[in-house]
Amino acid sequence: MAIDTRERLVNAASRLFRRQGLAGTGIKQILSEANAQFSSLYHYFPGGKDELAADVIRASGLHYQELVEAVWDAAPDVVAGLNDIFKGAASVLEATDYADACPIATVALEVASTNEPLRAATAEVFDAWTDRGTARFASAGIGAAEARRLTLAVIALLEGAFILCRATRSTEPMVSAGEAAVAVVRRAFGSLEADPNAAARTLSTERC
Amino acid sequence: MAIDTRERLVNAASRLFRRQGLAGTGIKQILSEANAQFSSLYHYFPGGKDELAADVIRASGLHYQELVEAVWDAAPDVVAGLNDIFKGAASVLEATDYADACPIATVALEVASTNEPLRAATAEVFDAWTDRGTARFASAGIGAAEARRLTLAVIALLEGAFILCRATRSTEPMVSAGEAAVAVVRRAFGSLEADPNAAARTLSTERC
DNA sequence: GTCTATAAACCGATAGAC
DNA sequence: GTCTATCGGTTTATAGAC
Repeated sequence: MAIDTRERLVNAASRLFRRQGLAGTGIKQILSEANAQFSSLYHYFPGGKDELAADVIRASGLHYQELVEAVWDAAPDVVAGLNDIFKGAASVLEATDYADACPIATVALEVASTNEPLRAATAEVFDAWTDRGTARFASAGIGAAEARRLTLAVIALLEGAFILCRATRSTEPMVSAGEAAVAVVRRAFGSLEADPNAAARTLSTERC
Repeated sequence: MAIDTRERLVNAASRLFRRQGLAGTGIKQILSEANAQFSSLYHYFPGGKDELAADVIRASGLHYQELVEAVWDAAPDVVAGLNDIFKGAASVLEATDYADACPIATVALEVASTNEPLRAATAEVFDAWTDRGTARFASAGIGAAEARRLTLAVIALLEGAFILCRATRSTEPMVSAGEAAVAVVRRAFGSLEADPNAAARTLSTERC
């Protein structure tokens, strides 16, 4: 039960931070939602709110990465998986009244110029996502440098679409972003070989 | 001098909101940076912080739109202008130590699920940007529906790249996002006509 | 580890003199 | 319109009993 308290704190804070941001979420609200006490928070996180936030950023960043990778793994090929990721993001947005998007984006913008340790934590998360995406594209046959460029563009499309969707309460930007992501990645696969048949074979089982 | 006070308040708040967010910026800090008094703020904005924030969102959103459109107008064609916009964003990020990015993104994420009037204000800004971009692509010969999809993808790329760049303190994501933006838009121009020579003519004067 | 009580600072907002 | 003083509430964080 003691260990549970720490987990409940992280989960509650994660849920609140991504909806209200870091500065917009009070410790009392976190404690209330986690059914925990002041003493528990400062017992597990002697550094207070910032130490909790650093843990939340790393934990929710990794959790979201695993979620996305699971969707990607379930797809028949890289491009189809990419399509599923954007479609899934749109579904979650609709299902949660545009509350659940990127778990760290709001906090990342808040701390980028105000809290160096937390900024570094968000950078670690984005770097990990970038490395994993790059490896995935590379293992599908795209050169390392191009794979990294593609990954950065795809993450940017996803993050930017989250902002537009949440602000306008519409999934339309996520749909357009997904189409663009598929287009740029498909283009990279297409230019892999001069022979268009070879490229077609690589993508032969894709869904979309 | 009285009118100046209102303008100083909006400018100071705009500068602070985009760096620290809405919840992370106190009224006293705004007053201090604007060299203004409590009474001035509540004189010009009887609704307090929220009314000031609504004004800041609309003003800075419009200002950024005009800035981007000026860059776009100065370019020889649509694709070259797009390239200039992303290159310019990267330059500003570097010049400001990754502080000056989108003027409303941080606030937009903060208020999306917590403050309906301010969320609506951010939606108005993004809708205006979307309409202007759509009109620009459409006047360059792309169909209205496709022009809108392209615009949403381009704005998402820019906004997402801002997050990644600020978090990682690197312009690399903005460069990759710019390349992707150019690629998807060029692709739309390329499929305008089956005749590749005609498409080449359309883009013949582009820089990049 | 958990609980209660509280410190010390800061928050947005307002009152009233001038 | 501007200034000073302050209200009432909330913030993060800590102290000390159990």
